[in-house]
Amino acid sequence: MATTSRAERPPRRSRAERRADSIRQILDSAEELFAERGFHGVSLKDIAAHAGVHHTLVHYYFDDKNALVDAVFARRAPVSSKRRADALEAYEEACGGTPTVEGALHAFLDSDFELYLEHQEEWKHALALGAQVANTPDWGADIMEKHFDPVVRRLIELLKRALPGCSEADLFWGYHFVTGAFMLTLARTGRIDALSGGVCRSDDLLAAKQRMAEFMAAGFHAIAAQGGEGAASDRSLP
Amino acid sequence: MATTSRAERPPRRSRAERRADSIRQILDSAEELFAERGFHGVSLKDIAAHAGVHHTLVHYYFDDKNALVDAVFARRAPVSSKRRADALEAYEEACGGTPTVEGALHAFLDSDFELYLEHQEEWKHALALGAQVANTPDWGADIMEKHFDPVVRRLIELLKRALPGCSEADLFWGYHFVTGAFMLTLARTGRIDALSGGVCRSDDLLAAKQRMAEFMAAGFHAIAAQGGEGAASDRSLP
DNA sequence: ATTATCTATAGATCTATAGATAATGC
DNA sequence: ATTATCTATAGATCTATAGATAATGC
Repeated sequence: MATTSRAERPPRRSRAERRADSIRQILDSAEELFAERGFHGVSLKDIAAHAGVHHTLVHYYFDDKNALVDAVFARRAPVSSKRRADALEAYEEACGGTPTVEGALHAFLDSDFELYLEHQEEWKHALALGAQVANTPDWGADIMEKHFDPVVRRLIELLKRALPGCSEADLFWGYHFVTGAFMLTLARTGRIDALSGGVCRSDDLLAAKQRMAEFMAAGFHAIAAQGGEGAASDRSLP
Repeated sequence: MATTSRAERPPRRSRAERRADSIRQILDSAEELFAERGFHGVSLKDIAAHAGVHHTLVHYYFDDKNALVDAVFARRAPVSSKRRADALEAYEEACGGTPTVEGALHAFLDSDFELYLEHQEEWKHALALGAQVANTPDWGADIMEKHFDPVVRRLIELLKRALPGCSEADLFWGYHFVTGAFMLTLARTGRIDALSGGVCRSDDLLAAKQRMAEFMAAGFHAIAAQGGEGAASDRSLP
């Protein structure tokens, strides 16, 4: 409101603050655009324009496009994985030595759902990007392995204890089904909206959360009970 | 073996045959490369080089890149959908008016699994491309809707009859989980191979087929039984 | 003096098209 | 005569870098 002449306007942000700002805006824009269009569908210039910075700044702060996408992941994945590991650990203690499939899946899935439900603005693009990476063969197999496999292995160990008679192959295929359903959910493609004529919405992750763990737990019980029948193709292994 | 001078070599392929050959090779290459790297990850020049044709031929036969990917889909999707529709219809007759979730899912899923298991060379890239499109928000929502939604609606109708007490929202979310797991399976990203230390293989779709329908059917039963509990978020609808 | 940002540009690659050439088929 | 294929090229866009400028902070 007060008339502030341009020359007198005090510097509001320190050098370090401006640096951090630029970096954050580049990472935010990269996260959002990569999540929408994939790695190859976005140019560095698109990202710079979306971030409101000069396009050469992207190269000033990040070596190249690959380093940028790595940095985008490095900012989010450890937070998600840590919360998950904590949730699994808390459940492991709470269950008193007798874990259930339902309990393990709730701990594993709900911590990510809650990131969306409680911090939607901050996390919605990160989760969608994770989903896209998980489903893309060429880029991101390494990323998934590096950032997520350790905590997934912990889930599998819990499931093994909850289903002692279940074969390893059944456990891994069951996890595979879970992650496929989960990643499509986080991707929020909008298809369920059109298909259901508005009965369901892609961005209603509360509805997904309320169904997913129970749905998948029942699936595990079913293939564990089915037992040896599924072993036919396993015999082809050495 | 016989010495055939270049001038005398008889024309082996008619004009129409060569035309069809070129088109097929462009479509095959586009299908394979799009499936591996996504729409934006492949240039028309990459496709022409892979097909062994001059890069301008791609424009001669297809208007532009979008028309090419549409043509790739138009060649496969109706075949897959027709088989599925036939399988669902056959099951509907065979079940004698009392369909089960297991039966409907087997009919729906196994017809695509069998395309892979029985015609692997011809179909493996097409199925992986379908998977990639299904999981990508920006391109392909229309494609999925146009080519696949009619037969999906038929599946939903069957499931509704198999689970008369189940809410519409539960049915659509259940289908959503099925398609997420199914698409990740068809994508064959290789992640389950690394995660399981070789116990499971991405390309062992027989193993997936032997587990998926039973797993998912149990999931439907579980959320149908859970019933009203999941309805909390549905109340937000008009 | 240091460093965040911008100017200018190289060099590669991409989609697309106009027009020439060469092979088929009447 | 028709049409499949190739030559040549336009025009846009992309990643990346060298070097200049301008703002901060000592």
